[in-house]
Amino acid sequence: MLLDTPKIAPQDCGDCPIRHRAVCARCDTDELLKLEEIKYYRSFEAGQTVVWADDRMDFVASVVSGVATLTQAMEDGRTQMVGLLLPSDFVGRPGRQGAAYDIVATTDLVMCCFRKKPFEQMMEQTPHVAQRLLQMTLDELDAAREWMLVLGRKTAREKIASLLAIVARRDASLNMVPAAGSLAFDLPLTREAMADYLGLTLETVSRQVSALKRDGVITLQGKRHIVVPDFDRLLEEAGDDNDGGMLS
Amino acid sequence: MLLDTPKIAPQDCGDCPIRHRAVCARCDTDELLKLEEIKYYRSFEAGQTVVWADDRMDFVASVVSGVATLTQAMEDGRTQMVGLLLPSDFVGRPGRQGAAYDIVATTDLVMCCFRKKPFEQMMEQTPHVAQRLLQMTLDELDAAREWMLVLGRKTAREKIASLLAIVARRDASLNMVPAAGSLAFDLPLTREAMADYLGLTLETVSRQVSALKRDGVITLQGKRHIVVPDFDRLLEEAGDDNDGGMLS
DNA sequence: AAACGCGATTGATCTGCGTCAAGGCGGGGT
DNA sequence: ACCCCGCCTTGACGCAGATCAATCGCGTTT
Repeated sequence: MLLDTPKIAPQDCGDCPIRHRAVCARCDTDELLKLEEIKYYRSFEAGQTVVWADDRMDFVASVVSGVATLTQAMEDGRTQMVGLLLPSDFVGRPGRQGAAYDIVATTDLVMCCFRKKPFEQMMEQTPHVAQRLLQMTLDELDAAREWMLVLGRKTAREKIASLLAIVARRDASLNMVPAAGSLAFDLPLTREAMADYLGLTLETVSRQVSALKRDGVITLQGKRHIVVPDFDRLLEEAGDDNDGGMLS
Repeated sequence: MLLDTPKIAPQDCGDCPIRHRAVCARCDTDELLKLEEIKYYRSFEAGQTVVWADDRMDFVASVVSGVATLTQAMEDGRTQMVGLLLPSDFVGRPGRQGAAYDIVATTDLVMCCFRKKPFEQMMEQTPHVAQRLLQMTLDELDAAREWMLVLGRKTAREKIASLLAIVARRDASLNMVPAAGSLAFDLPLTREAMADYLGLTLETVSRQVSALKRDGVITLQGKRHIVVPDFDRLLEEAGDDNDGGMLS
């Protein structure tokens, strides 16, 4: 099951994407004023860790620009990325103490943060905010489950194509162009990060990217800039049916 | 990150586990009376499909007894289980139209259902219900992400051990015995269903179960009844640290 | 410009798991 | 009692992807 991200640009509604993506579909209500009071911005450099798993995390936040990853680790060092945070994505666990995963900035990153306590209080007083968060969490759950299919059943080539399709779609959505036909975007992940997301090794990722290039599914400009001449072709390679969009 | 299921038995609070697990931590409030009016029970036989992916699903529900699975399929027939519904688990997507996945009963199954429309109305009027659902959805999200690590990075043997540990823990929780030391339980899944959950083939599952038996990690009575002489040993085999419980 | 470092690519080889195939076991129907 | 049918087990073999290792490209430092 595939979901489309809303076709709303951050600036439609002020400078903070949390206004519509995370919290409030009605941008002229009083809650936003309350939010303004507890809002602050934080910047991170590429490679910086935002929070470590199980550390206290006393804020919830929305990604303004840049990319971050949620990663789990086993004691022996094996790691699995469990989430990719792109601009307008929300992160945080209202009602929970610690962070569940390492959050790491993979590019320079700006987040719009809200202090958690007052945010939770606001949530209690304004039912539609809790409901909005529930909807968002259901979206995340769908995305996680979609990814379980990728991890459990797809081949390396299909995994790469799936990841490219997701990033391409999100990028198109942010720039408000239709996710179809020809697309171009910058891949905000190293080969190693891609491998971590896909349950592969970085060598396999590299080989399969080369293979997709050789077969004309994508072309590369430099290491990171991807051109997708035919989006449907990419979806086919990903093993998806092409009747919908996929969320994060 | 591992989570413990609440140590509350369904019967503490009436015959319907939704009362505390899904909806209401305060069992004496008015909302329960409203719930009674829209509540009904449904039974399914082992193998029956509860709903197909993308079908309308006009109820939310809680599992009273038996086991069901949430499964995704690719067009070519590959399938991946994305969720396992055990007694007291909640299923449903308030605010959403269709089911996201096939829901199939793997044993005889009884569900406590609530008509969705009135349930959603009740949710809107009673903020703490929406918040409870948010917490539950966050739990599910954690479980899904935990499973992403299993699917992406664990070996076949570790996958089997992880699955056994989850079922053992849930079973212990339902029977209100501590999940430690020696445990025994019935595995409510066929080898094929296990394979579907773990991203393996049924042959590999069979081989690894045999290997765990040979190595004394578990003993079998019949095909399905599992005895775990040392739960910590099992966790070790699963590659988990043993400092917490894992949810579903 | 030379030296360095980091990410990416590519090759050679190994191996865990998938695939294909042949029984085994146990319960239910005739 | 017999057979049948679902479910499970076990073996032989092949392959996709992991592992180990060498090299490249390119931006940054000295």
